[in-house]
Amino acid sequence: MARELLESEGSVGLSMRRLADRLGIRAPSLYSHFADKQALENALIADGLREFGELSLTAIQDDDPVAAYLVAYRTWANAHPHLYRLSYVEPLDSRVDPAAAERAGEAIRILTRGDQRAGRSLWAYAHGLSMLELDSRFGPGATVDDVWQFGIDALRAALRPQGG
Amino acid sequence: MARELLESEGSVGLSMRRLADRLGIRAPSLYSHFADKQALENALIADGLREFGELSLTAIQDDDPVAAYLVAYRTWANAHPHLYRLSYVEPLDSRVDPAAAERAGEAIRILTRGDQRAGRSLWAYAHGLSMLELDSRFGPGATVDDVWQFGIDALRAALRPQGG
DNA sequence: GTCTATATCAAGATAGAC
DNA sequence: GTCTATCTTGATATAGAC
Repeated sequence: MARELLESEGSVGLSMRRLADRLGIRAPSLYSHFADKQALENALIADGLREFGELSLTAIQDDDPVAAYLVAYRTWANAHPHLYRLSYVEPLDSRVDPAAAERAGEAIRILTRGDQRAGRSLWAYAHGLSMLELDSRFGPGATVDDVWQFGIDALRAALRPQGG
Repeated sequence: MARELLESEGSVGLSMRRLADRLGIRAPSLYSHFADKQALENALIADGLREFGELSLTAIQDDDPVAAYLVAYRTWANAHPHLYRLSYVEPLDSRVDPAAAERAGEAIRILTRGDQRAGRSLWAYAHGLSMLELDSRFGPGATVDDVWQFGIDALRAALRPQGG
């Protein structure tokens, strides 16, 4: 329910009062379930990280795992834009379940065979493109598909076993 | 003055009241200078975009323009983290001076010789890496320099005249 | 686990005088 | 261009009863 609210109204719309309204209870009652608002957000974030972790691990079972990973990443970000922002913009709160965060990064570690430098570059590209796309930074009506493809080609080349 | 406040306190710290305090006036007086808060932010953003535009145009006068551009981008983001976020996270308000936005993108257009696809990929990488670095997403004490270098190499290869 | 009542705070913005 | 006074809104969170 909190997730539906987040996705329909954005981060600013996710207030204790509005969430309580949707649940048909009063805001103070929420504090029986979550210590504070951050705890509520952390639960949402952890759920999302776990979900994306599963999704991306499935995606890289593909002939072209780099391309498949990036497509899965983009698809996730576009399907859950506000949850994506909540999860990836601003430092991660230290109380977010570490296992969830670990799960979200698993696919990229497999993909880059533990090369942290390559993994972080891949993540950065996916994150940057997702953010710019979500923020409509390429102008209205821009075709973003081929931008993703450009990076897919560049990164696949950089990640070739012999090259990386 | 607004910029100093933004950089020292972050976006949330940039309120009409706090800015007025710093200026030694009362908050309502600000509305003689700016129609609303968004107009104030837009002025800050336009200033930043122009500054980065000049800076990046100078940077690409280099033997290795791709590397120099990325270094300049990273340096700018790290030197003005809150202005960077204000300028590049969330859609750009339509009332921001278009000439400033155009100027900020000039260097990348030159660098990629007008190839929009390549230019947007380059921007996405720089943006993603900047954001993840500003948000401390690589963990405490992570070495980010070599991550940037990985992307520099990958993008330089992808942008070679014969390759792109 | 939920309620009412309330504390506390801070935000953007306007009216109208000087 | 600045002021005082004020409006309006909405947020997180706590105390204590049921």
